[in-house]
This record gives sequence, C-alpha cells and structure tokens, in this order.
Amino acid sequence: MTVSVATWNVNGIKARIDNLLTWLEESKPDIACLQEIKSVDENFPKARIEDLGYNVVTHGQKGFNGVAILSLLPIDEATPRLPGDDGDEQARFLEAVVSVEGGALRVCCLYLPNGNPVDSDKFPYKLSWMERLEAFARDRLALEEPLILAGDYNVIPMPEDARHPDEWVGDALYRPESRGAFRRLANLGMTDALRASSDADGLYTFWDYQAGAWQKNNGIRIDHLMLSPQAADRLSGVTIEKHVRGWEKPSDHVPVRIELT
DNA sequence: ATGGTGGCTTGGCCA
Repeated sequence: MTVSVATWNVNGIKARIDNLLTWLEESKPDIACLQEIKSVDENFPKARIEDLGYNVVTHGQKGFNGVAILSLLPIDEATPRLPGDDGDEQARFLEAVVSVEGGALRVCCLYLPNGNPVDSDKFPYKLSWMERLEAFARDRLALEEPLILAGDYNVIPMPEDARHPDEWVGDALYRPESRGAFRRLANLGMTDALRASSDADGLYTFWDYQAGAWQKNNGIRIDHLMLSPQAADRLSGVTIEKHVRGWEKPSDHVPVRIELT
C-alpha cells in the first residue's frame, strides 16, 4: 500500500484554515505535519479538520511556534517535546506513531529554530536544538523502523537550495554551523527525500512575503523530509506543491509531499 | 535602502 506524508509551515492556523482545508481536500495526504500553528491547543480548529476524516494531535503555545499532526490513519501514540532540555518551553516538536498496513510508521513534526540574529542567544539555541535532534535521531534509528523527520528545518543545506545564495551568507539559515549540523543528521543515515528522488537544484519551499520574492522566484529550500533507511527504501515520489503559494492569503511556505510504496 | 510584509495581538516580537 501507499502512504503519503506531507509537511507544511502554515504561518498561523487562524489565518490559514481556509487554505488548509482546500489543500487537504485537493491533496489528501494520509499524514500532514503542520508548523507555526501559532495557536494554543484549545483554539486549534480541530473539528473542521476532523470533518475531513483526519485524526488531529497538536502541541501549541500562545502566539508563536506550535506544531500539529493530522492523520487519516490511526494515531497510536503522540508525544510532544524534543528530548534533551526539560527547560525548553517552545512548542516545536511532536512525535507520533501511526498504524499503517503491515506495521507502524513513526512521524516527527518539527519546527527548528530560525536562529537569527546570529549574535543573539537565538543562534546557540538553534545549534543546541540541532544537537538534541541528532541525538534523538540516533536513538530512533536504532529501532530500525520506518521513520520520517518532517518539518521546517530553517536550514538551506546547499548553495543549490537558494536562488541567490550570496544573499544568505552570514544568515543563521545558511551559516556553516547550521549546514554542518544538518549534514551530521544526514550522515547518521537519513535521506533527504527531495534530494534523493530528483534533481533538487532550483526547487524551493519558501518565498518571503517581502520585496516580491515570490514573483521573482527568489526562494529557498528549507522544508525537508528526512527518512530512515526503512522509509527511504520505500520512497516512490516527492512533490513540492508550489501552486499553493499563488493562492489568496498564502503562507510563505508551501507543502512538500512524499509517497512511500 | 537599517527598509521591506505578514501574523498574532494591542505594543512589540517573531520570521
């Protein structure tokens, strides 16, 4: 059987609910990981999404951040928070185990810290968060299960992942420390789904609202699905749903969707 | 060009 899994930074669920419902009806991903819901759990429009057949789990906070996982398949477990720092109050991580035909699929929805400005405490927070993510991945990879780490990584992995890489030099999304941490995650044995399935050069997932970035295709690729070997072996397709950026009241990110067969 | 745009909130932070 085929399982489809998508990730989308919606930039505010309240502002994006109509676009989200339109997209769900059109794309019908089995599992969708959402970031930047910017909502507490109680205000998340759960019922309208459940009406489309989805099970919904959220890990929200007031005003900022917040992640959610939607699944047409049963969610057996859902666990918020990235291990490694009990004092971290930011809602950026949600792990779920979903029942699929023939077993279980572990899906983690992550919203990695932006890290700018780099001379503030936000940059070391980003790097320590990435160290925690690497430790978490190492631990989960030992299970030798199909595993997907999907989300907004706020990392431009390579120059080919930006229309104008020179404009990003010095930015936390492109700093060598950030790219190195992303590479260490890959080097544990995780596959960047888009890189694996196609020539990713010139394919972007984010276009800033400012300065006509969308109209000029001045984009970057920062939304990624990283796959364990057991998931990567089943990868049969990847799609960047770019047309969603052209809708009314768009998010600045678009959905990225994979198929496992 | 120290701006630009948008979301969540009511003064200002975050991206």
